[in-house]
Amino acid sequence: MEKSCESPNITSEDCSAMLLAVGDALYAVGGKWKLRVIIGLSGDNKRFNELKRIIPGISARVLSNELKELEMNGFVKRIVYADASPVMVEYELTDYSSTLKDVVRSLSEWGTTHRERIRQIK
Amino acid sequence: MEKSCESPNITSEDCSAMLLAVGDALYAVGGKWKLRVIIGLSGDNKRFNELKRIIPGISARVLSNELKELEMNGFVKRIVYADASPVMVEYELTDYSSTLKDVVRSLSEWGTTHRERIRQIK
DNA sequence: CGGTATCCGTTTGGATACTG
DNA sequence: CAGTATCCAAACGGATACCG
Repeated sequence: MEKSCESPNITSEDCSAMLLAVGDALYAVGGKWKLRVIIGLSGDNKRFNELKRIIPGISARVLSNELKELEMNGFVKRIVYADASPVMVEYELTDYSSTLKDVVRSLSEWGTTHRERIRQIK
Repeated sequence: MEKSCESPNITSEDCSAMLLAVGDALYAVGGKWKLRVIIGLSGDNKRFNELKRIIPGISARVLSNELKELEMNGFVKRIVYADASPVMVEYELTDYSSTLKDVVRSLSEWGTTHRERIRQIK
């Protein structure tokens, strides 16, 4: 189980297993927006328009769809404060979302280094 | 620099920085196929049709396009053995690709656990 | 505020056939 | 073998308007 691509040789079984696992991961949180929405919600709960402001470039339609899917798949919880007027809605990350911590961290770190690299090349 | 989402409070600056970094990362290696192609090439060099067989569901057209982009961005090197007949072509990961090791590992690990979770729920 | 509905251009990518 | 060309359907997603 300690294969991490640093061994010089990866068997084709390892490769297939990784392709399967990464496929599953991308199916759940792949795409342009899912991880960004989760990042946007990290720290504290956010309201719809607040979240929309935080995530650059996302439209209401897309954000709405992403939130629905993320909720269906157990990454996000929708909280309605019915006593407020007009009704206030907050979105909260579930505990399950925090299992993505390492994914987000590694991607974020890589992105930072990659950005620096691109800057140097140009 | 040691923010990793496990501290209870993430400032909005941290959040914006992460969104930027992850945005850069997704721009380079996001999408359905890029990481899969890189995984397919890990271990050892592969030829075109070999790679196509390894990556489930990818078509020749898509693989061809992905390889071109990955080459342009420095993740993959195309090696032509002109002395063979017909000409033999191999694809090889560059050193830069190995900077993605942690991204691939975390995504693969998460995918594995996630798959297990889905299985239980269903 | 928290969305939804509609319209429509762009991108993605599968199928199939074909080439040197 | 290593792709390319063409066609086409589906998905993605921006703009705008609108609703309770």
